[in-house]
Amino acid sequence: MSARKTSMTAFLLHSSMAEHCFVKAKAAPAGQKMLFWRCREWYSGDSKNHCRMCQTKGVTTMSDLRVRFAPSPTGYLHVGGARTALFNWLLARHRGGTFILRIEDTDVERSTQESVDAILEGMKWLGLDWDEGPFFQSEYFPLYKEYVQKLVAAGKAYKCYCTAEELDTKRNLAMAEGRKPKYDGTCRDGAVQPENQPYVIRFRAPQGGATSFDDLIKGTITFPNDELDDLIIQRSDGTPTYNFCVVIDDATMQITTVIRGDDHVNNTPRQVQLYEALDFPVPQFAHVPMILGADKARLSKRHGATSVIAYRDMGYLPEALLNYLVRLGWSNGDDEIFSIEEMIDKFDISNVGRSASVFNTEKLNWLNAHYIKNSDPQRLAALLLPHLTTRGVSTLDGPDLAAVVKTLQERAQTLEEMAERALFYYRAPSGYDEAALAKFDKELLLAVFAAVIEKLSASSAADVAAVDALFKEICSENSWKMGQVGQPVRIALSGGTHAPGIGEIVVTLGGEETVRRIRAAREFVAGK
RNA sequence: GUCCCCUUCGUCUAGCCUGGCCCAGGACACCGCCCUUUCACGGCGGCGACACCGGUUCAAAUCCGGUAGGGGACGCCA
Repeated sequence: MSARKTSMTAFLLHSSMAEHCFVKAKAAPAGQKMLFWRCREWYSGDSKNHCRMCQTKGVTTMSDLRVRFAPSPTGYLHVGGARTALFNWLLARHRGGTFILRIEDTDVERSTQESVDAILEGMKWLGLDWDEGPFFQSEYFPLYKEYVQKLVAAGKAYKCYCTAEELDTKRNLAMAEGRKPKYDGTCRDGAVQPENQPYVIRFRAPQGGATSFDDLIKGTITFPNDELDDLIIQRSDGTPTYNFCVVIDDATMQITTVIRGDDHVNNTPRQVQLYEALDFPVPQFAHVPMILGADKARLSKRHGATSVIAYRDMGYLPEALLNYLVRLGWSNGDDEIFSIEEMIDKFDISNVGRSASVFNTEKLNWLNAHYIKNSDPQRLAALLLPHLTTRGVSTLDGPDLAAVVKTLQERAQTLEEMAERALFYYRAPSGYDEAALAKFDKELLLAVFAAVIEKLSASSAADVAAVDALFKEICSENSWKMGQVGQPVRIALSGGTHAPGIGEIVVTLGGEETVRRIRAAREFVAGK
């Protein structure tokens, strides 16, 4: 991502791509000659060596690619939105483009500052940094108004006095009769223009024919114009509506590629008409498939946690969530593990799939476990601390938390789980797993505890290997099997059987505390 | 209802453009074995899919047509 400027020729040099990038157009739009398969982009030139989308590392360019993530602040940042943000961010970073954050708060009723904060918090936690913004649509109302007036003046938009109630009634009637519930055009041709009545402004959509666009992910999509009605671009309170604002913003912010959820495909033809009416260049569109719940229905609260921040609080690492999310809909051969750098390096819209995917916590867990295993203990310790604090545990007068983490890294899928497993290091057992203890004779337990106390007190073993050796000695000297020694000691130290290796516990806990706990266990057993 | 989109193991996916290397590969989960002082990690193996029907072809997961199923949209929400 170094060179910030590049000439067009840099885009055009990529001969090795020639054989697989380009494919003859079967039904090319006017003026277009070929379609590049990988990027599904139309090209109007003649050379077979041109492809400005399919660049690999050899052709690093600082492109004029501009993408945006445009959430509406009516809730937290959910995993679906996060993935859309990620795809935008990755493409921008991969191509050296610009990533813009825009808050779509035109709905004054439902937008909240809390939501804005939550979204920004989620973005920051994931490390999805933006180059421009955040911009707030609510600050640009005059701009939208100006363009509305432009359309009205040009006869491309008109005032509509139909009330919400009337429209509602008509819509329900149409639905009931099996017709498509579109605006009937009552005010389109300026029938009655009552004075001092509230009105909305509608876009005068072209009738007849069709509107289509080439989606980078789904290919060409065409809508008959008769399906599209005259959408409202300005409410009766004078505020602009979503479909109008996106167009103005994307155009004025010079967005080149709109990457968004595919629940927006139906809006796209209307927006394309708006671009054309306004004489703006139409950007490229890439509609990414939805993320569904286990029941294949749109992901929602009833499927459990959907908020990115909730995943943080459940003890997931941001890189794990990112890795999971990037593989939802995108792939790079059989690869599963991607560092941020690798994602940036490999990501491209051309490898994004067309079909919806189901959110699967099991796989997220696996990835999270992977990243926990490979993370720096110091960092993990810092991240783990709040999870311990929540449990009322102070680490100040116990073992070093990073040392504790080291013994737990291979044993936890989430930080929550790790915190749970770390508790015993800071709280001597208040009771023991009786069932586990019952597997050993009382005499054996007392003998084992005595032997271990004696050995440990006399030893200066300070690392796992030395302590392990010590226990092997105890075994051979008394003809005990490791299972007869390790398990009782583990129970004495942790209270149960789900714990790290004996050597790890002893070294982490320290000789003194270890002996203290075994003595307590010995007393407990002796008193039975 | 209408329009748009989608359809490979339970799940995420590779392969599909350029048909044969695919009686379909990888990963998660699950099951079994091994390792082992518990819990885990790890290793090995197993189970398991081209939605369906036609067509084209010597040959189809791959090309064409249809059917079914799922999702999305149809708002003075975004």
